Amino acid sequence: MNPVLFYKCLSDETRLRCLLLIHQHEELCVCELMQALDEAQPKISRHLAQLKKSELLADRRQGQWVFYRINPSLPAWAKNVLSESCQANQVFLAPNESRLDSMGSRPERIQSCC
Amino acid sequence: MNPVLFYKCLSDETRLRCLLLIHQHEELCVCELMQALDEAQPKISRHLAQLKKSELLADRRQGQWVFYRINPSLPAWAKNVLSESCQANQVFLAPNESRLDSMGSRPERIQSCC
DNA sequence: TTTGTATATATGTTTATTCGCATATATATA
DNA sequence: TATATATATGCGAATAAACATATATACAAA
Repeated sequence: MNPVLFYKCLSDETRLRCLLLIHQHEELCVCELMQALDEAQPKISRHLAQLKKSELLADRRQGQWVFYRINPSLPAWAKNVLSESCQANQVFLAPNESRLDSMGSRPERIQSCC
Repeated sequence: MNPVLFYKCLSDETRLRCLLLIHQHEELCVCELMQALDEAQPKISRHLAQLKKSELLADRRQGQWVFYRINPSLPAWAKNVLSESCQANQVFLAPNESRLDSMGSRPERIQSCC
């Protein structure tokens, strides 16, 4: 993982919020992130595509939804940076958590395998 | 320290290399960074100015030289991110370290006070 | 098979970033 | 005062990033 590429991914507000929220919730789908960030669908989707292309995120489809999670094979140092950033910036994420909480019916997770 | 602003600073190759080298060497001046990165003076200088304005770096003048160091009052989480990035990316920094080593006479540090 | 919802992508435009060059300033030394 | 070295900055050109909008696809439910 090239560190410049990695930090470019974190340098946009939409992408950083998505990444940190996904890190905290294990996995989230596009519609949950739309609600949490109060942003339009194409905007969220485009940034998620970029994060996936840069190998920071992995995804799985479950019916109509696509769930994104932190790429499990991300190097340890990069995972540590995400953890550190989450822990230290709860206030920054608070409005997003609050909007996500207030979301009525969230898509149910089903174990993908095993 | 706003995390988006912080990561914007790390998202440019010149700035990231400067930051990590400064982190490893306690302090470096512009001419040392020019040598280490093999880049023109105005380019280095402008990026350092941006890092100072964003409060990631502090500086002190000693005679003709200006030495830059990591801002001591940077939040712990941000310092941890820098440490983590340094440790995990020695290969990325190796060419810069090597050019810095091969620099003939480097400006002498004098304790600034006390 | 039609309709609605979720998601992805393509395109044109705007905005932000970076760069190179020229120049300005600050300090040291002759 | 004159000159050399180190550093900073203003400005226009080139590049890259982000956005809004339109369109496409995939699946679910009726």
